[in-house]
Amino acid sequence: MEAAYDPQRVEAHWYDRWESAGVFRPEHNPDGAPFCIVIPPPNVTGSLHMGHALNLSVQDVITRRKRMQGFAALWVPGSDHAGIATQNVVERELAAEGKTRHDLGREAFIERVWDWKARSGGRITEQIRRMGFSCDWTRERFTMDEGLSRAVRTVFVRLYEEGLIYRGNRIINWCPRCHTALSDIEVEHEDTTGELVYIDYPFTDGSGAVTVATTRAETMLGDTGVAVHPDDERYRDQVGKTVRLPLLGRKIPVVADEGVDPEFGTGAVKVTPAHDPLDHEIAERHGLEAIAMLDEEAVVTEAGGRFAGLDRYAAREAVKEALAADGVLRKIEEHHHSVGHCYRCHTAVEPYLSDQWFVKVRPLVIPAIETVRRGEMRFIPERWENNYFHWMENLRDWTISRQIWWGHRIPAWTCADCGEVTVAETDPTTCACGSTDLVQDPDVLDTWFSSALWPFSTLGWPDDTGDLAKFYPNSVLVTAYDIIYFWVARMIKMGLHFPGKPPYPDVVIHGLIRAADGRKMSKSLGNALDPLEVVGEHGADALRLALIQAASPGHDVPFQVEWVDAARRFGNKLWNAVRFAVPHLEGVDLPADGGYPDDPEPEERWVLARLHETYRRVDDLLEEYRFSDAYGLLYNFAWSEVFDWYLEMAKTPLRGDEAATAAHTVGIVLRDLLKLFHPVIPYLTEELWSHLVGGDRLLAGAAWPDPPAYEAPLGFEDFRALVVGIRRFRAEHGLSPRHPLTVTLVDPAGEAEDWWDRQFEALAAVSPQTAKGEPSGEAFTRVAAGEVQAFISLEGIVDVEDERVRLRKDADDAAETLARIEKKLANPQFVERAPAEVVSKEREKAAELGSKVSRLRAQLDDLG
RNA sequence: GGGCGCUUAGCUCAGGGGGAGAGCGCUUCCUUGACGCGGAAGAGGUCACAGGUUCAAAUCCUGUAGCGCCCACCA
Repeated sequence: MEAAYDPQRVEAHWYDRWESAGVFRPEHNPDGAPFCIVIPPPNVTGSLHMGHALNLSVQDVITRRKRMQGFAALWVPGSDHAGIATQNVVERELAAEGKTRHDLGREAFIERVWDWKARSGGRITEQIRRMGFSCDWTRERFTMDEGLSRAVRTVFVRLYEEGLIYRGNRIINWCPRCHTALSDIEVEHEDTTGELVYIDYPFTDGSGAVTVATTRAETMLGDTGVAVHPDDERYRDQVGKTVRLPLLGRKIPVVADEGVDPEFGTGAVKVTPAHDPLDHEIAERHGLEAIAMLDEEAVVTEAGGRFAGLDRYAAREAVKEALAADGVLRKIEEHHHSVGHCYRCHTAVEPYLSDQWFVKVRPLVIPAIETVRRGEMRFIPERWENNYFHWMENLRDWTISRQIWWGHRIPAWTCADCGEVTVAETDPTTCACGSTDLVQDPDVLDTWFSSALWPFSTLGWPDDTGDLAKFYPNSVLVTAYDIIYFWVARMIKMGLHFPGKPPYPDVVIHGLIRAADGRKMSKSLGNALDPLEVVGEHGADALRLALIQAASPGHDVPFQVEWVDAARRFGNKLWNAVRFAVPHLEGVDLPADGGYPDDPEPEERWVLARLHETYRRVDDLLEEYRFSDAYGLLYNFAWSEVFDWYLEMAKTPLRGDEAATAAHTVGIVLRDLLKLFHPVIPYLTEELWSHLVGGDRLLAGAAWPDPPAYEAPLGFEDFRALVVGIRRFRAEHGLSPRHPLTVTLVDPAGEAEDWWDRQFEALAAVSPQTAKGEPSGEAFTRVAAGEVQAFISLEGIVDVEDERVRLRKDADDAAETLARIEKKLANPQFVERAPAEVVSKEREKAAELGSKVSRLRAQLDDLG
């Protein structure tokens, strides 16, 4: 075994071994109960970021543990075609060649994207492997592969036939840069300081003007009305009149509509039906015409007269100038509001009137809400359920068509002869009218439409596959909170509607990884950490352990690289612990499971008892998805109990006659630690397992431990307190840790156990004499634990005055605490009302402190 | 405008009615045959503030302040 822990070397070879042994396949445990997680499919365009690293680490901890517990555990990997994002990437590549997608044409462009995917799309899966995540790659899926595309079509057609998908002409969110419609949640609102522009619209009868207020002066070119609230006294007489639209001269009516907020601006609003959702509604109620004055690039159309050809921002300035020149620009105020931006390219979105496909969500939402309310599904932490409910209850229809080329083509054909629309799973050749002149809808579906089907489409749906029967519903979903709406909510709706069951009972929500400065990690801010760089430096295990320990449920975490360093040092410690044990285990047959000693030595009983207790708590915490707590606990047990105490205590017997027995127990304890740590740090534990247990058996395929309970030896804590007391005595008097001391153990009740002797030598470098009564005749100090006291001779060692000062401080501190507890015990309310357990615990404490105080006082007296 | 979360040791954060915790940092000592990427012993906190409930509040409730996030047709 190499002297030093080198993560890069350790992590170089195990993944292939695991994969070729088939341990990541559920068939590894053919008789186990099914367990299934589907990966949140990363974008093919993407590379692994810290968020993925956390998300996947959590899933791997879950999956590897379940696998070790004997489940037929399946973790389905895959990636998402990421419509707009991927198309943008390839278009950018084309732009560098001086071309647009239109130069290539649709087919060639799509081919180009597939090329790009073949070339660069595999990067993220390579990174997933590098980090050791135990996915079943034989079941890898892609949202645009044949099977998933078929699932998409089946769902589309069925929803269409049920009337839950429809086509309509509506105001939608339009990205003028991506040239596509977006759903409501694909719009990110950003607070902006803009202007509120007041414009006079003169009445055609010459009786003055009505003043409207707008943040978007340029849209007045598309105005076809002015609206006021019906109860607004100020405008009562003006409803029904006609105004002349400035600059264009169009005559437009003043209408009364409930949708107008009389408090805002002047209480009169200009109505631009083609470019504002509220205005569009008002226009429909009053029969006002919709005039499109911006095109799909947000450039003013012919309808804008002399402003045609200007983009929206240039038009805004030009229109304001022209209005001012005409004397109808009343005033301009600063105005704070939020403006929607495209979540892909951050261009300000435009409300845009167009023909789109929609999913009618109401009928899908109701069962999705009820399922969670009934507790058939739960969010962890639970508080995310409220956000989910609130969002679902206020959901509007989902715009699913996108005017891009990369994605699932909408399976709808329009007959060129009769205009009839045919929606079908297989491409139709003839229309119901007999015509063969069918044109397929040019649009593709929202990327999130296919990801909504992921929990069952990846398992073979709509076919009745064995995997579908076995692994749907999935067991748990793990995701960050930022895609609950995009993804989780829609999976629940689709899962309930199609396979007819909730996709998984548990939804584990974790936070986002933030930069050390607390801000969002982003390439443009330059504060993003590349997980693969971190892995290159400290190893995948270290990063995984750091992420798992840092991630508290549902909260963001500002990530510090130092954590990874600390995690790597833990790896080094574990490495060295095993390296220490291995030579002792030569000739000892350490089983892969079981082998717990029947009649252990007291030191062993202590560690075995602690191993059992720790295992129980860690396992319970893992079952509750409290990974950070679980591994924090295990980490501390391993380091501060096993390594710092038990291995030190084991050294004495390992040199003695019973070396083989002692080594066996050391081996068992370390072996179970490797098992328990394996889900987080699989590489290191696998490597150490090969040295410790040996053989062909892989830890990744081994069984989860179940260490039995042991009764810890009495007085272990007392013993430990005495050792610390002696060490502390030396440290506080500036003596070296092995400075010889004369110690007498006074043990009136005979509580000291035989094994204390050997451990006093090993751990405290003293060989105490045992006595029934207190020694006398020289100056001494004492450290106490329970009834046993260790008297340390001060002869020739310590300035007695120093010791007196120290003792006095200790005595005063103890007396103070005692006084507080006694006061509490003197309160009859406390004694009556507090649980008996608490009261007796306080009494015990008081008794302990009482004897401590009198002991310390006695010592002071002894010193004179 | 509505909702949610956070405020605990120098830093980053756990915890969650009855003895204040971790990692990093800090102080002192120690090259003991697993490990100096280590060991031993320490220092350091009126748990944001104000009320309330309770025998008991860092923990539960109400309010205040600051910070952060999400949602909203804020013309």
